[in-house]
Amino acid sequence: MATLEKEIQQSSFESEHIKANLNILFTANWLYNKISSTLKPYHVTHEQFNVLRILRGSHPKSMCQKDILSRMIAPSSNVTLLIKKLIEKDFVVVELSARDKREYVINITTEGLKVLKAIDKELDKRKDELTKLSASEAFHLNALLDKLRTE
Amino acid sequence: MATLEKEIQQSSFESEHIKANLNILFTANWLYNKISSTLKPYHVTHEQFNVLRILRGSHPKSMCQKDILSRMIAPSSNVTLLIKKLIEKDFVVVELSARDKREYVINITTEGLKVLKAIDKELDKRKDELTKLSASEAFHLNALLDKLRTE
DNA sequence: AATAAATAGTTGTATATATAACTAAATAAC
DNA sequence: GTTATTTAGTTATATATACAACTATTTATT
Repeated sequence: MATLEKEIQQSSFESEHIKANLNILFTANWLYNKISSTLKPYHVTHEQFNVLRILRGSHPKSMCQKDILSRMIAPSSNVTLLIKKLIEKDFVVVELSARDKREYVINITTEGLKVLKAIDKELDKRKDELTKLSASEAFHLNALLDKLRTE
Repeated sequence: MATLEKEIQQSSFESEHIKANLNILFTANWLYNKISSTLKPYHVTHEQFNVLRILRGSHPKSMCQKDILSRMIAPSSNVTLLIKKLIEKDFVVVELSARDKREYVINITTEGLKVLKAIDKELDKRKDELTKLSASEAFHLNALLDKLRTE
């Protein structure tokens, strides 16, 4: 097994906590790159993928910008631009909001659903690469990460 | 405790594995932002901080670019530029390599060590925010993350 | 109702990042 | 020893990101 020590060629760490922090950042980057390579042929960035999945979750109900933002894995500092890119690709459509003139509402298109489906299929093919833990280990990992973030 | 479900307002996940993957990305982002706020007053980016720590690790021995790259948590796609920024700030100095004319060697300066020390002090002050797990839980988390990345 | 405060989203600008094509030196192959 | 391949790092360019200042609208205060 490739321990963090080997991966970043560091023989020791100040503490298990510091090692865990670095391990989370390192593993997230590792995961990010795995997923990126799947997304690349579809010319969809991680953030765009995340937003599309969020919109699919609420579909056919549309969502406003701030609701999307609150559900993002890594909230973007500029969702306006992110959405603009998705409009250009015809993956989402926007309309003015009925209840609040400051808002506008966003919905995923058939085209957007189609690309998501294709990406899901690719990710499913590579599932084995991303399933090295047993279900109970994954459960345990989730509990530890949730605890780590306790405020 | 703030579960991932609450954090990203998603009621369920396809599997514990998928949830774990999202949880790693989410937690990494959370951690990243915690550390960023400490780095900000020093005008040092995450990547620059990582490189400085790597150089401190080998100090007073210098390192070439590719060795730094292989030790980075999130390897940068353009280390040349990263180092250039650190030179501008006088945090590192470079010399031509004696053994290989393609290489050049990089070393951290007193100024660089000083800023690292100041940042470490700040991070230490905020240690409690980042130490919600027991040492054995952190150990267990490290083992799970290492296993997850098994090739 | 008038004013203040908060919220939703935009825009401009500076910086960072990703990518690919590039130079130069070292190593390997013949 | 000459040529091909690999390795180390650079540069240019396009894109993305972070940040702060901004407009418009809604909600709260008096």
